[in-house]
Amino acid sequence: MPYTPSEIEARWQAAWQESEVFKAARSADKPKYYVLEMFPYPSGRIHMGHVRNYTMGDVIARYKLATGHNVLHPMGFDAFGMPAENAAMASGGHPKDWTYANIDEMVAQMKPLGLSLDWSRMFATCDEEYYGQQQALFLDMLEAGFVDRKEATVNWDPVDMTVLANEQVIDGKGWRSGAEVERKSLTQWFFKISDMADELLRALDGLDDWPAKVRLMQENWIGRSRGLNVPFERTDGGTIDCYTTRPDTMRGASFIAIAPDHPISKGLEAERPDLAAFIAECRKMDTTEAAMEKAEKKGVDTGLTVKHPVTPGATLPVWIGNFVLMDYGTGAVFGCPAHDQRDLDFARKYGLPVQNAFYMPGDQTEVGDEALVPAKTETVHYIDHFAGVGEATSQEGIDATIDWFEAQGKGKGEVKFRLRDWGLSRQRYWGCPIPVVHCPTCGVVPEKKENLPVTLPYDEDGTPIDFSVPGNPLDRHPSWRDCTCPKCGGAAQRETDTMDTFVDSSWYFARFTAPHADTPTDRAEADYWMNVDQYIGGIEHAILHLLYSRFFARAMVATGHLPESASEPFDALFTQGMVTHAIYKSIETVGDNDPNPALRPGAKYTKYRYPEEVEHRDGKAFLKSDGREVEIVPSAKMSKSKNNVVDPLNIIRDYGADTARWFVLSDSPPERDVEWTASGAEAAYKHLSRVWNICDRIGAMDPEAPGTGDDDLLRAMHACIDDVTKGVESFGFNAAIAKLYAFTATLQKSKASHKAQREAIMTLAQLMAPMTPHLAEDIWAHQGGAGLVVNAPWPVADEAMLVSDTVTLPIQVNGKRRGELTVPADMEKAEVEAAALASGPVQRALEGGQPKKIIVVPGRIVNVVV
RNA sequence: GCGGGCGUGAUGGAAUGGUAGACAUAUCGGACUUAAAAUCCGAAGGGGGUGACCCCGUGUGGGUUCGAGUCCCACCGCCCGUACCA
Repeated sequence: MPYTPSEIEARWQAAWQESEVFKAARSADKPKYYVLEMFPYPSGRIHMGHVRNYTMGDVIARYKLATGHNVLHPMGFDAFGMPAENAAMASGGHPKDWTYANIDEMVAQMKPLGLSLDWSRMFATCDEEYYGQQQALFLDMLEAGFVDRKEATVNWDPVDMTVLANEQVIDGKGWRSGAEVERKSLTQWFFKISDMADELLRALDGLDDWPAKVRLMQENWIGRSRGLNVPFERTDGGTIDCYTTRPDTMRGASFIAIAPDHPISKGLEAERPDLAAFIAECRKMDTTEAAMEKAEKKGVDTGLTVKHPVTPGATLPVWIGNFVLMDYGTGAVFGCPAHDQRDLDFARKYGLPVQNAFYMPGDQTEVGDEALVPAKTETVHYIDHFAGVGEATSQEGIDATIDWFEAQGKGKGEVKFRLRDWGLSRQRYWGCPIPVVHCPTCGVVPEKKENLPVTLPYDEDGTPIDFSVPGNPLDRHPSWRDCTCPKCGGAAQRETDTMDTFVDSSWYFARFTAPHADTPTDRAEADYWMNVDQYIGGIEHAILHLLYSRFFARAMVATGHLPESASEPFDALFTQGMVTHAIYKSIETVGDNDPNPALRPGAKYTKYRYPEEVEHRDGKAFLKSDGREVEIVPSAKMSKSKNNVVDPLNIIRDYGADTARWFVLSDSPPERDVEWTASGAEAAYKHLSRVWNICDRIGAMDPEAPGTGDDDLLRAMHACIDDVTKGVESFGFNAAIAKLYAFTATLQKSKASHKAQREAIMTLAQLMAPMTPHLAEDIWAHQGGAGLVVNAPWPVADEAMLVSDTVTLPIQVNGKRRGELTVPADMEKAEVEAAALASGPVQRALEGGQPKKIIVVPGRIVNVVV
């Protein structure tokens, strides 16, 4: 019988569904295990990245099920956000209809993968049931003091009269209008995450099962620093506060730079047209950090001066700098060109003095085009004029300098964090409405909980949700916007800002424990299921999503929605790589009758070709249509515009879900990118067919058939159990699969008895079950296994079968391999040494002399130094 | 710019500081076949040598070590994030 995945897979998916084996319920007699993959945005199509992500989670979930755990493995959709509004703008329709249609489609695409999901817990964040509870949570957080309202700058499109997301600003212009984008200040809602900075930083230490790189990125993002706040005295009265983490360079200060939004800058705007023009120019700058940092550093002199705090009689000019951010520190910095590259570039450009602050005579003291930064110069000596002599800048030295300034009454030590408060306001329709009202009498008033959910208007009363007009439709919807004040009962207006979609994804993991509870969580369920034991997702979420979720978990503990133990909601985290695919590029020539008048006949352009359009020969790719060679760009991120997206549905149709699952696990370590190749998918399919054929062959054997090599086969089997178990537990799926390939080859060639071969194929099926569950069930059933393999306990390796009597040691001479030695496994070190010395390669190398040293690492290696 | 990561045969990759290239793809050879496909068996980092063997080799340049793909320093290239993409 041939291997027919389409038939096999449908059959076993039905069997799992019937037995409700993946439905999670609390249980007293099993340890719980909560495995979660980051839920998808409902774009409409699942892609290979999803398949890879969910397959990894599924391997863990099925393995934990087999090792006796009570597993929770849910799935949902992160369903609010801009793409739904963009779709509505592009082709009409309503974001809600578009989103739910996409969800239906994606669920239909995910089900054939045979994932061990509890679909009964599924929800979308745009469900009224979900976002209503999110509003309740928001009100609790507001009451508990986690929420704030303050001014913040946004990208403003002056033509469309709308706020733009960073990705909607292209080269400083609005993506639709093409108008020059401006910064605008709006009063917005914030979560006070910066109040929790220290706690979020400290708790990173306890996250032992998180990747070190993610902890490090979060640490740097939170960015704790202890520095000095110095009030520089203005010569015309008043002070300008500057914050610095390098107070030791104070003697080298040559100017003060303040932010364009600084109150002093704004105060000067009216009387100084030159400053006003510069500030206006700064307001056109991109608000992203990357753009700000990369932009050319520019400034203008305000004409104001301040007294130098430590050099008597000296004064410093005050400049406005485009590189100073009002959001950081005090919105003002002092510049020390000698010891900071950015300040040096600025000083050279504007002819400001460069004063060496602390190097000793004889050190490199000339400042050229490169600032003298301790790590970058050969200078050994370094005088800290305030705290003594040291060798390099250290936190101790800086702390001593801060002490000196404090003792002099010239400044104050302060701990600051880079982390800023989380602005959650979005001026958009398709998001969770912020449940507050603005009352002319009472001001900002929280909505009453019994009035929740504050639902998004659809078009119930004839006010259509129209995206052809720019701006937020909620602003133009009087019947929704007008309401009564919950406090005084007078006429009031709803808040029209909706919440950042990161809010939706910051607590969904808690909601999965009781997705239909009439409070944000059900404490009995949350107490039982939390924490997430294993969280799996992309590295692109290493900072924002994970940090926001950590903040939310703490806020939910404080408001009684989660147990104290859930302050850190994710016990273990794994970040997986992307699925990539080669891009095929052909060079085309514009024809005479090209309909696009902008394209001149004869001009060349690049066309991205679909994988189906090309064929491979000798490592090159050629167009099937006319045989022209096309350029191959390997390992590019799958992207619609590059025509290199492989649709999982096609793979499932051609080869089955097990093949797709096996392939995405097999070729690359999970944390790295994997390149999808047609040959790889083909190979996966061939292997699964091979396993199926072996099962068929063993099934046809005489049950009493004797054979030879039973012991060898069973030893290989136990070694495989051991390797696969370790591989699955450590996310070494690709290595585990390599071992399964090897064991399959052993079994294929085996001449062992039917009894041994049957044991081997059934164990192989169990070991493959987390990866290729349908095939495993089929083999299990064919061999007469009891029940479903999904319910069978995980095989345990017999330790006695793993040890060998002898061991082969490589022999090195001066660290280079020169031979090997097979000795009894328990041989004494001295005997191994003697045997190594007596071996041919060592004798040749010694040429009759004596070795300088012999290193014997038992069971591993012998190295002779001559 | 800043923070984090990655870089190994023709290709994807394997390798607790201990035999570099497991396993797989592509390639080549063989078996089976009228033939092809499928399947099965085998070869294979580069160079030299009749051979025993020898030299070179994990992005580049240094360093630590008996021993470095792995640890340290500098550089190059690519990827992720950079707070309103999700």
